[in-house]
Amino acid sequence: MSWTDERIDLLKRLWGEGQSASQIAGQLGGVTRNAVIGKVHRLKLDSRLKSATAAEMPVLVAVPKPSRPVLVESVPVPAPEIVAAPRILTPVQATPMQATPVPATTAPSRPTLHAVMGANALKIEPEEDVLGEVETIAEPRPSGEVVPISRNLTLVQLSERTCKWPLGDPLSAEFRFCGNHSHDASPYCQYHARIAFQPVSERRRAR
DNA sequence: CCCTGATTCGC
DNA sequence: GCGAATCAGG
Repeated sequence: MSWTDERIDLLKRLWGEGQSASQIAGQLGGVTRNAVIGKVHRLKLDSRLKSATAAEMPVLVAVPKPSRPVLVESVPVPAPEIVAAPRILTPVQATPMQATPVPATTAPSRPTLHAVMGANALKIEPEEDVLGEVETIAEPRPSGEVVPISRNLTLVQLSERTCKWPLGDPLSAEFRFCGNHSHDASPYCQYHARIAFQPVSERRRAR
C-alpha cells in the first residue's frame, strides 16, 4: 500500500482525533504502526509527548463516531438530563463496613452495554454448570453467578490476545468486544472460551 | 507483558 | 519517502 492523498487525509484526521498509531494503522490497513508513526513525523504532524497510559488512552478516545445519516425529519431529542443522583454519603458518620465499592476494575463507565449478545448463536443461561470459577471475578453478588467485567473494546482495539466475544448489537455504534486477556492463542478470554467451547457433557445440560 | 510514541538508518 | 528495527517509557 502506498500513501495516497486519501489515506493521508484519513491519517491526519485520525491522528488529530488522538487515536494511537496502531489503531490508525488498523483502520488504514496494509501498514504497521511504525509506518504510521514514520509518516506522521514526515508530515510533521503534532507530536504527542504527553503521558497518557498506553492502556487507558484508547478507551477514552476513539469512541465517539459522529457520521450519523441525518433523517429528513428532525427527531425530538430525548434530552439526556438524567444525571445520576450524586448519591452523596452523609458526611458525618460513615458506617464502617458500608460503601461496598463496585468493582471499578476497568471501563470507566460505559453506560449500558449488557444489552443483547448480538446474534449470539448460543443461548447462555445462568446455570451453575457452565459457570464455574473464573479468573477475573466481578460482581459475585446476586445469583452467585460470576461474570468478568469486559473491557468493551472496539474492533480496532482488539489484538491477538484480547477476547473477541461480541457484546451488543453488531449494527449499533455501541457494539463492542469483551477485550479481556485471552490465553494462548484462544480468541476468547477464559470465561467466554468456556461458553463458546462447551464440552458435550456440559452442553446437554446447559442448553 | 502489552502498549505507546520517537528515532535511526538501510533501502 | 518509506518503514523495520530499535529505543525509551507507562
